[in-house]
This record gives sequence, C-alpha cells and structure tokens, in this order.
Amino acid sequence: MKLDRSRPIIGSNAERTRLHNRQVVLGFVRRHQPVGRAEIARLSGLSTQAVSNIIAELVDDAFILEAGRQTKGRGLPAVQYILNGNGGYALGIEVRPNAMFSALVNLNGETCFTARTELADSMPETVAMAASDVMLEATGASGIGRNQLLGIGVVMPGPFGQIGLSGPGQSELEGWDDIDPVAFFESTLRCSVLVENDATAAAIAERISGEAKSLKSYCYIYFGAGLGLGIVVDGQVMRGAFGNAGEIGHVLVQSGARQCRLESFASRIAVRNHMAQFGIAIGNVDDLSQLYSQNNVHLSAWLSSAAEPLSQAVGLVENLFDPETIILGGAMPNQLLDDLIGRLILPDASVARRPNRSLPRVIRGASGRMTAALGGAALIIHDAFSPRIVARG
Amino acid sequence: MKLDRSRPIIGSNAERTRLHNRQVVLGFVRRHQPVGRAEIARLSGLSTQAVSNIIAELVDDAFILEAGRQTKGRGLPAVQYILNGNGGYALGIEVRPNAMFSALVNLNGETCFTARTELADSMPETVAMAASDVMLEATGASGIGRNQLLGIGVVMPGPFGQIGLSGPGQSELEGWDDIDPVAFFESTLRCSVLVENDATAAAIAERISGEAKSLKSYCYIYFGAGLGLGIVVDGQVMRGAFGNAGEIGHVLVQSGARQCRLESFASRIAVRNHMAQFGIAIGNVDDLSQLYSQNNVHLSAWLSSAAEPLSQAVGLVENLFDPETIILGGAMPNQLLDDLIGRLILPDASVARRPNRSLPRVIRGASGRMTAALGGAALIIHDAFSPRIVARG
DNA sequence: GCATTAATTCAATCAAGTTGAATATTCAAG
DNA sequence: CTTGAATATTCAACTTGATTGAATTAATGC
Repeated sequence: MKLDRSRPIIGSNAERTRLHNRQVVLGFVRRHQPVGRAEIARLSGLSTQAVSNIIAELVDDAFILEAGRQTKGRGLPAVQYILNGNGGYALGIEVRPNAMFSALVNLNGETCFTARTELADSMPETVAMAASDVMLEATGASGIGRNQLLGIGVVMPGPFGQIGLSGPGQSELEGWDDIDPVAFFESTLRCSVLVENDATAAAIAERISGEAKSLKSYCYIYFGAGLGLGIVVDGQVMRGAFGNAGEIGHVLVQSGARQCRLESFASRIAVRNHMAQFGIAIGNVDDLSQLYSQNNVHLSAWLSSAAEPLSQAVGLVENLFDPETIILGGAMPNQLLDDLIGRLILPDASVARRPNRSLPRVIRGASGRMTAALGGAALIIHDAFSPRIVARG
Repeated sequence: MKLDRSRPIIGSNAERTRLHNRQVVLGFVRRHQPVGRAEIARLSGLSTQAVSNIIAELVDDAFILEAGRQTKGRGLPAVQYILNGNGGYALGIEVRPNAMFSALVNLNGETCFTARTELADSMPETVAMAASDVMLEATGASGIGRNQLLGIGVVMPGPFGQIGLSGPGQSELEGWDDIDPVAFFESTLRCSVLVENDATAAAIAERISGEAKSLKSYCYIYFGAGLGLGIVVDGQVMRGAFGNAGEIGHVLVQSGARQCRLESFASRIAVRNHMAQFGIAIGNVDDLSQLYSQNNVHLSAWLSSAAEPLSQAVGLVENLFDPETIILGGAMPNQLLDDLIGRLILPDASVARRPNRSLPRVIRGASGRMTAALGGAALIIHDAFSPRIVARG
C-alpha cells in the first residue's frame, strides 16, 4: 500500500496499476454502496474478473463487507458490498498557535473521538509531544490497533516554504521555519503523515462525509484566521507549483470606497476586529453563535459588510476555476454562514450562470470548531480512496 | 495509439500502462535531448529494460532518432536520442468569425506552413470546407503523408455549452450552438481533433516551443478578442468542471474610480474601442505595431490605463494558482507586450514573492497573429508527449 | 595490460488484466 | 411447470508489459 518515495515515480508498472485500480474500486464502493462487482466493472471499464480479484482483496483487508444479494430483474442476484467503517481510521490534528484540535474518523467518515489540547507554545517538540499523547488517547479510547490507523493528517497554517508574507493577522507558528513538517511528524509519530492547510483539508472533508460526496471539481471558501480557498479538480487537490494555491485572502477587493485584502473583510479576525470596536470580545465559535441568536446589530452589520466582497470573491472563483459549486464553511456557526450566503449578491458575469445547474452556486459546508481537524483526518481517508496523481516527466 | 472512448476509462491495464510510459519516455527525450536510455530510466523510475523496449518502439515509429554515443566518465558510452522533428506533424486552426488562421507544426515545434483564409461566415459547413482545403494544402506543400498528421487542434472562442453569457464584445460564432465541435470536425476531416479556447492553446504552445519548455505549472494571460487565462498544472491543462475555467476577462477590477470587467480594460477590443475614440481604426496586429513604433500618445495612454487592472489580475492569478510564472501573450506586437509588462506594478501581497525565484513573476510569451493557431497545433503535439490524465471514479 | 565502471542486451520470471467457457440463479413466456 | 433468456460469478488459459539477473561491450584509471 505504501509507495517508495526515494526515487521518482513517473513510469508505471503492474504493481502501480493494481494500486490505482484498487483505489478506483474502493472509490466506487464508497460512492455507490451498496454495489455489486459487475456494476463496478461497467462503471470503471475494468473486466469483471479484475474487479472480482480486487474486491476479494479488499474484503480480505477488511476495507469492505459483503451485504447480501440484491435481485433486480433477471439473472443471478449480485452480491452487494459496502464500506466497512471499522476497516480503517484516520486521525486529524489541527495545530493553532495556542491549541490543538484532534479528531478520529473512520472509513465511513464518522467521527469516533474529538479532543482539544491547550498548548503552551507552538514549537515543534511541544506539538509533537501533544500529538503523540492524543494519538494514544484516541486509539485507546476507541480500541483501535496500530495497523488500523491509516495515517495522521495535520492541518497547519501556511503559506509554506517562503518568507516575508506574514501580513497583519497572519498567525504563523514559531519554530517551524526550517523544518519539513511531514518528515518531522512521520519520524516522531511513526505513522504516515500528510500536512495541509485548513481550507484544503476542509474541502476534502466534504468529499468524505459532507456535501461533496459525488462532486469531482469544486472549491471551498474557508473561514479560518484568514480566508482560504481549497481547490479540488477531478477529485485531486490542486496545490499549485509551491503548495500555496488558494490564498484568496490576499486578493484585493472593493467594499464601498475602500480597496483592501479580502480577508480584512471576511475572516475570523475580521469579525473579531469589527466586534472589538464595540467592546465585544470574541473568543470562539460559541461566542459568535450566542451573539447571532441575540440578533446583535454589530454582528449583523458585519455580515452586511462582508457579503459584498465575498460575492466578488465567489464570482472570481467561478470564472477562474469553473467548479461544480462553491462550498462555504469554516470555524463559524451554521446559522451565521447560512445568513451570509443569503446576503450574497452573486455577479451576473460568471460562467456559473448555466441554465441547467443542478446545485446552487454557493452551498454551506460542514462548519464548527472541529472542521479543520476533521478535514485532516479526511485527507488520509481520501488518500485511501483516490491516489495522488503522479507528476509527469 | 488511440483509446476507445465508448466506455469509461478509469481502471488501468497493461496496454494503458504502456501508453503512459511511452509518453513519459517521449517527454523526457523532448526535454532532455540528447539523452540516453539509462538516464531516462533513472529519471522516470522505470527499469532500463522497459525504457529500452519503449525507445526501440519510438525509433521504429520514427518519433525519435539515434544521435551518436556520448562518453562521460567510465563505462560504455550511452547512445543518445533526439526527437525526430519530421516524425509527426500537427495542424492548428484558429476559427474567428470572419477568418481562419492555420499553422502546420512539426514534433520539434517548428512551423512548416501558415495560412490565412477569409471566411464568408462562420457556419459549421463553411468552416469545415475551408479547414479541409487547408489540410490538403498544408500537407501537400510540405510533402506529408496522411499517417504523419497526428491530429488537428481547433481553436474556437468559448465559453462552451452554455447560454446567456454573450456580453458586449463577446464574439461568439453563429451556428455552433447545437453542435459538438470535436465530433463534427472528426467526422468531416477524418482525423483526430481537439478543440480548445485560445488562451489554453497559447499556453500549451509555450510548452512545445516557447518559454515554458521546462515548466510544469504556469498560467498564460492571453490577449484575444477578450482576455483569457490558460492554466497548466503539473503539465496538464486545467479546464474546470464544464470546460470554462480561466474566464478572467469577466473578473471585476478597479481602475481609478471605475469598477468594470477586466477585459473592458485589457483586450484587443479594449484597445480598438479606446483608439476609435480618437478616430483611429485598428484592423490587425500590424496596425498596432505601426502605431506603437510611432509612439502614438493615445496608444501609450491605453497602455497606462491597462497596466493597473492587469497588475491586479496578475496578483489574483498568483494567489489563486501559485504558478511558477505567468506568461503574457496573444495577438499583440512583441514590443507592446514588453512595454505593458514594464508598466505593471505587481502587488506585494502575493505568494509569488518568494525569495528564491528563478523566473520573473511575469514574462512575455510568443505573440503575434498566429499565436492561437500555433497553439492549436501544439495541443496535438503536447498530447503525444503527455497523455491526459483520466478522471477518477 | 588489468581492474573498474557504466550501458546495453538477452532470457527468464512475475504481476496483473483480459478472454472465453462453464455454472448458478433469477425472471418471463408458453 | 417447464423452458429459455438474462445476468452474475468463477475458473483456467492467455496476453501484455515490467522487472530481474547474468552476460557482453566499451570506456576510464592506475
């Protein structure tokens, strides 16, 4: 299951073909379950025999389960298969400057365990120690064997591999400048690790358990400390040449007369700053939730002011990426996001104005405090279903 | 060489593995020529034997040529291989409302033939007739056999498959609404056909013969009738869920006090409209070239006015796609593009401000009248070197 | 000259998908 | 109730194409 990363993987061979096909089959089971072998063969273009062999292997590895036979029309009723939720688990960890959020998720995308850990600082050793503890706690609490943990998805603020971009409110972690986070975590946690930014992780979370289960190309606008964009194209994460694609928060937009970075209008920090003007402190999602249910006028004013630049951003994303839909989510209360979506005035000049749309132009994604941590876990699950495509030579 | 498109191609098998590896090897020869088999094996991760077999096949098919041995250090000197320019040709055709531009290009990306054909109208039959004539003329003039023509790349204005977006200056072709252009051209020209928009075609042209030979992820801002964005990620064209990604012309930008679509500031139509205010008619690239060399004040004023919104657009593209670089090109004179690039004031808030950049943030691409037609041909050549990645299940 | 190094080829092996025949189970028609 | 068509599944033989290891060839370094 694990590829050798020491030399370039560009050419293909039988082994990699199998890996690819295995993940194709697993992906079909996930999205069409319960489903039979013959149907997967038809959908994938593989021969029934090939599918049959792979299915046998997946049952053997406890990734999927038999679920009776289904008779539809003539012929031998097809044996149906479904995902085995308990066939594998992934741990997601969101690292923030002063806290760590963790979530354990199974193959079905169901959350089995969550935790919040305070951090004294965000130095690598501190984080590694806390992560190691959470790993033991999560697997212990759920009675999971080491080999059932497919990997750990770590969500950390980017941008990665560059300097000089820490604008106002850009909360970077200290002590990580000269460290390769993947290698660092893999060696300390002895487990395969992926590292991503919050927006991308949240986007993938929607594929595993949320709105995007059957979507292939979509974008996710994520309310974090700043504002991020997760981009999924043909089921693959788009990271850009240096891993920093989707920095939509830096984009300049217009709000009334002011021209400013998008994230200074629409982000967790933007709300906090706005509310602070009126002496209201925002600590976490719950504070916002409460203010919203109290119909706070200042919060309402902020929503109005954020809607205009956000509408521009949506138009931008539509015209540049032409996604099936745009998902809006992040560490914000549901109702607040719904309200915000209701206030959007989407531009007419957009390729998204198709006559035969099956989805709204903007929908709300999963939200709340754990979104990013769940996304981290989702990255690992997603990897089991659809391999990363190899860079071409 | 040709895949069956009648059923889904998601699963892989030995045959497709070979196709993939063949194109990987061909791609390495193109970019590293002259190069030996052992080196390709090292670079690609394939065994020397596999590479050897594929190289033999490619020599057989006249795609590559032996080019002596090269001794570097000890050991048996490696036989070097280079692309055989005359091993294959591609025809590119740009269809505009009243004219058709055609270019024949060989595997090396060298232009062998160009033509301009006036069209009475842009109805499918008219275009097909003209295309068929050009195909005969081009192959005849260059003494090329039918089997040496790898395909035809047609460049047509998008957006495809949708209605209601024909804004001002959006010159769509008439009579193409209910037609699948690929199927139409393939049946009338009896040759494999790709259809793309001008920006994407121009982007790929840079990979074959221009600035992007060794780039994998980059964007191309194309001055056409409107303004388009061609997006290449990991050597693959990004088209979006419905084929309309990169409609950057529709994006709203700020210029002084006005907020307006980008293409109303920066596009061929924008220059034409601007100059028309002063009674100067712009017919083609040459007219612009002449005005520029005369230091026309109105043209200079337009350049100034276009630089600001274009700078914003560059920042946008950098932050959303994180490309290695952005190429600016299109149906404009070289000097004018160079001047425009010089006038850009690129935003500071961009992930492109890396300390260790090897390329400028914006460079000029191939330009001039034939850019799009050459791009069409490049699409076909590119396909021979790097197969399209298959959509995941 | 002789040992070392590197590229290439040959032959054998192996992994994985495909094909076609055989078998099982259901529905539908007579 | 029987028979035949349709569908799913399995078995075994086949095919493609990559990998592996030994043998061959031609350079370099001492």
